[in-house]
Amino acid sequence: MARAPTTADAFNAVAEPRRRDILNYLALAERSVSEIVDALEMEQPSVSKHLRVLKDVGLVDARREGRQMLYRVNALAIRPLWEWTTTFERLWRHQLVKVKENAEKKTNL
Amino acid sequence: MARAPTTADAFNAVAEPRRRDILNYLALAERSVSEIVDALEMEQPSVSKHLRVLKDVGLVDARREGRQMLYRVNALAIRPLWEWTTTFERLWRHQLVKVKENAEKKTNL
DNA sequence: TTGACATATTCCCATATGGGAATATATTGA
DNA sequence: TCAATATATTCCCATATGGGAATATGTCAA
Repeated sequence: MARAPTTADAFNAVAEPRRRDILNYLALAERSVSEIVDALEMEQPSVSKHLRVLKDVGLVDARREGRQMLYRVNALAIRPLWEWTTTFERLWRHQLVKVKENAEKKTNL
Repeated sequence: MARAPTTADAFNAVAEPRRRDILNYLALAERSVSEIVDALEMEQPSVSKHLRVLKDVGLVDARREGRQMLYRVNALAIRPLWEWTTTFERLWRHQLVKVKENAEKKTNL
């Protein structure tokens, strides 16, 4: 078996930095493909291919307006990632407390 | 260029479901490799290889105790993923409000 | 030293990747 | 119908993958 396809789920789709760039940009507003191309300075076919992956996993929705395709984020599809990460929140808070304690110990020497 | 290596960053490392399984299990307590193997019913070499990836990106730390290697989560390394997802939190809350409104409209018909 | 246990690494392979280049498809206006 | 614009798809390729199988490395106990 090889690595899971990028379209397997949101976790895989989001592993690619350029796709996160696109999502970040779309978080501001609905945008056409060419707006994304201009804003992120990517090749048009590359943007279309990334959008295809994002759409396949439900991270974006699209609608046609004339010759343009307007894409927008489907934020609800990002929520499962957020939910997974929050299961570790208690742990990193605990780590931060310990880091702070160590810093204070050093200061009191 | 091919896909970014799984060791490129936490986003890539975490895209693999078995690695998330391992992290979930380690969230409970520090564990040896064989405990992971038994608990998750995976092959030992597979677990070692996944742990290697997780360690390379800093998602786990390890220490030796006799013949065993004890692994634990480094939750702070998960925080950047959480931070990225939270930038969309406002958006999905807004989506959920709209979903609720539509549901209420239907009820009032 | 030797054997047993615990873990890590190597080799092989089918599969998927993202970028570049070229081309196909869709929509509009003349 | 045809040309122009906007997007999508296809083909090619170097690269990395995860699993399986085999083997190497490390540590302890006798």
